[in-house]
Amino acid sequence: MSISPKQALFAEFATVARAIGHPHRLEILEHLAQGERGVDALSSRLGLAIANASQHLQQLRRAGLVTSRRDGKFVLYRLSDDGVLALLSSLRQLAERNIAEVGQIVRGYFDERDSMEPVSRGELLERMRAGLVTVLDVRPADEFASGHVPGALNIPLSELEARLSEFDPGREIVAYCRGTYCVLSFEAVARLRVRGLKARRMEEGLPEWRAAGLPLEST
Amino acid sequence: MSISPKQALFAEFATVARAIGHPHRLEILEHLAQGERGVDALSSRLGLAIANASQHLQQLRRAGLVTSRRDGKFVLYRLSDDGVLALLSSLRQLAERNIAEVGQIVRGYFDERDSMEPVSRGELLERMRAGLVTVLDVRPADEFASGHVPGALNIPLSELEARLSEFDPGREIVAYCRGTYCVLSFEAVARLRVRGLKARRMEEGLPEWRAAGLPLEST
DNA sequence: AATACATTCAATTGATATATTGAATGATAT
DNA sequence: ATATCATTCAATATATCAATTGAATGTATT
Repeated sequence: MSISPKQALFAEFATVARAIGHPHRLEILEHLAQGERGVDALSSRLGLAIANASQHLQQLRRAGLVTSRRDGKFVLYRLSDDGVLALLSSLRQLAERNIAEVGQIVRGYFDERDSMEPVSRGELLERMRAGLVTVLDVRPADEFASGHVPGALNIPLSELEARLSEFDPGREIVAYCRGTYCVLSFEAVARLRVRGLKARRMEEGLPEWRAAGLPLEST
Repeated sequence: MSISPKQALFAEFATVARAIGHPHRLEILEHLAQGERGVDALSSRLGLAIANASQHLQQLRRAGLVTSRRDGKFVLYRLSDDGVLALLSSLRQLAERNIAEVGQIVRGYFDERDSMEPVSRGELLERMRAGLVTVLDVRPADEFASGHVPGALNIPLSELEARLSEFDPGREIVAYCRGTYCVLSFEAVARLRVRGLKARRMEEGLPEWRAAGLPLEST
């Protein structure tokens, strides 16, 4: 006798779920949410052995979460579609609400240094159009290059102190990064405030901005 | 040195993902989406050993997906909140779009016998109010008892043939079940059509109806 | 208090996943 | 063609997970 179609489906769903069931793969997905990446770029940024990263990527591919294309000697991976972002977002929300440890980490680490609520995408868009804010993208230059909020200033965290003069002191700064738990923008806001600048974070990160259909600029 | 908060978070998220990364646990969640259930009820309905079911349930609890309460000698489990449904729904959609096997199973098995599109919840609600349809709930009696579409007729699949006389021959029947991949309503529609009755399925199942905030009736 | 029952825990076995290493493939450049 | 580089495959040791069994816990009933 053959197994029921329902069991076959559940087995497939379980495979997809297991594919996002590893911290390294979640981190890989967070990076791919910024844009296409090669195996080498990913492995070095995450501190994984190349073969290891490659295998994780193939598990993600088997689960339909990423696709790859060859460009010369490089193989570039990217997220299959925005459904991956949706899945990760459900996962995050659920974990924040229902797992005590997550709530503690989020409140203890991310919120302590930062009593304010983040600026929503809609609010930011309005304030941008009114010319009221400086938008700061704190991601590395290559991620910035492959797409960013129009008019944003790209200053990776390591250069922030050295380039403070680029900010207009009277103008509010809104910083963003890869996503909700990307620490870079928290750090940036904290450091800017120490210097007496008015700074807040944007909600979530660039992938969500893109998925919301808001305007982008590249290079 | 301590691990970064981001890594700690990703580890937590991965735990949640792994919790839904097993076919039995997905099936457990589908059943709990119908309402509270005891360990024994779940284990017998899924054909699992009791200890086995209990351990799966505890993994789900550790992951924050279900909660439990004691009622006399029974321990009743239920979904933590509607976020669990949202997560499962993202998972389903993603798998349907990006995994070839899933598409095949869905189209091959579920759609072949049934060229029609399901009735949307909104459309059903209108037709119900206009008194145009008989709503058929094909789930087992206990699931029906803990909540169903108002005015629905409960005929488990096994009794369908014997109780055909309860249907008004001129009236359209809309059948529903546990969820998108619950086979019962497909079967029911197929059998009713063989008898010359006009029957369609409702989209998804009762948990989604409930989550959409639509009216419910119990026993 | 003693018994019955539902559930959970603990220990075992077999299966599956991960990280590592070194070799194999596939594409470009010389 | 040969060399070079990025990536993937294959094989291994280690760790984690799943199902089973039998014992332990906790609650209701007698």
